[in-house]
Amino acid sequence: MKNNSIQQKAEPLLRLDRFLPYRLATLSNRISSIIAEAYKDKFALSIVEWRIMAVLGQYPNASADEVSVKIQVEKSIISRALQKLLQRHLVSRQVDADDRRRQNLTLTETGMDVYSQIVPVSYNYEQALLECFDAEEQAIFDSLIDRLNQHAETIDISG
Amino acid sequence: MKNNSIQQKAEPLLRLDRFLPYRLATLSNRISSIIAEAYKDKFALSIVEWRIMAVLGQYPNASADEVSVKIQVEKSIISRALQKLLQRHLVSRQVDADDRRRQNLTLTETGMDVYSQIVPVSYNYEQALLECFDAEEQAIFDSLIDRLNQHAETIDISG
DNA sequence: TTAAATTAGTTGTAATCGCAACCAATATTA
DNA sequence: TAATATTGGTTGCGATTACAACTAATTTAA
Repeated sequence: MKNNSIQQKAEPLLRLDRFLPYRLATLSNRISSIIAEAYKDKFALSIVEWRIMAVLGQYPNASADEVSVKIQVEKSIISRALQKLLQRHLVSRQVDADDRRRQNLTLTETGMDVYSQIVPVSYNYEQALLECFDAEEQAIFDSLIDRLNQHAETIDISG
Repeated sequence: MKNNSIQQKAEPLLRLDRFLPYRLATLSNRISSIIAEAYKDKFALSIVEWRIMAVLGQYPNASADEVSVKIQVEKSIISRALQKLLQRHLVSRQVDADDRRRQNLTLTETGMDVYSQIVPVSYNYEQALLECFDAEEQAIFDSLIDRLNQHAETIDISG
């Protein structure tokens, strides 16, 4: 940089690279883009598509709306991602008998197959990430993340 | 959900909501969207626009390319975000005398003004987030995040 | 039991993104 | 010093996103 000394002045100064929201965002981006590439290369799935499948792996017969709430993604995005998954016959859907607005989603056999292949890849990646922590640190990190997440839910700075 | 029992079968199962990359992504999204709303409402700035200003607050005369590297955002996105900041006269630029490809960016007086207003808002938000940790936990969290980030940089699962 | 409100899901559309192609200036090297 | 490669930055464009409007089915309640 032309001037790479940290600016010192009366003005308040923010060190972006020490700012927690920024650090979490870049960390998460880094981690997600590595994994996104793997999903894309091997299975031609986007992160959202994969997450939908992951939810269906865990909760068969979930509806699009339930998936949307679970993974916190706009329902229009879910709808369009589902179109692709349906086209590829990774997911199937069936109008609910009791409520004909609702469509129950499940992994097809092919979908289950892909799912079974991705799960270990994901686990291995997670393990590789966590390698930099010992068991105790992992547990601490885990619980701190959970607490921060819960706490963030309650924060409102609009005032 | 229609079937909200966790599925038990021979297949490997992934609990998405315990999967670290996913948890970090949702945590970061949550935190960022709260702050994004504040920036947008009060200052009509997007996150990227604000981050550019934050870098320029810390490193006056950085180039677009340097900003791009620092905040890890595509240079086309930086370029377009800069157009808006230039239009609003929050940032100014000047062709470098030594290298006429390069344009040195600085916050204008107005830009500095906005910057000075945002910095405390950001700090307060960060503090509000960290309220859920005591001092020791904050330090631990801080260092674990840094270590994970460094470690993530070295990981490659393409094999 | 009809009218109004809610819910599940899709689609239109404008804005944004990400990649690659591109231009101009500089650096490299043959 | 002329040809080639690299660098800083912008732009074109297809894909993706976010919001709102919309359809159809169901629930609420008058």
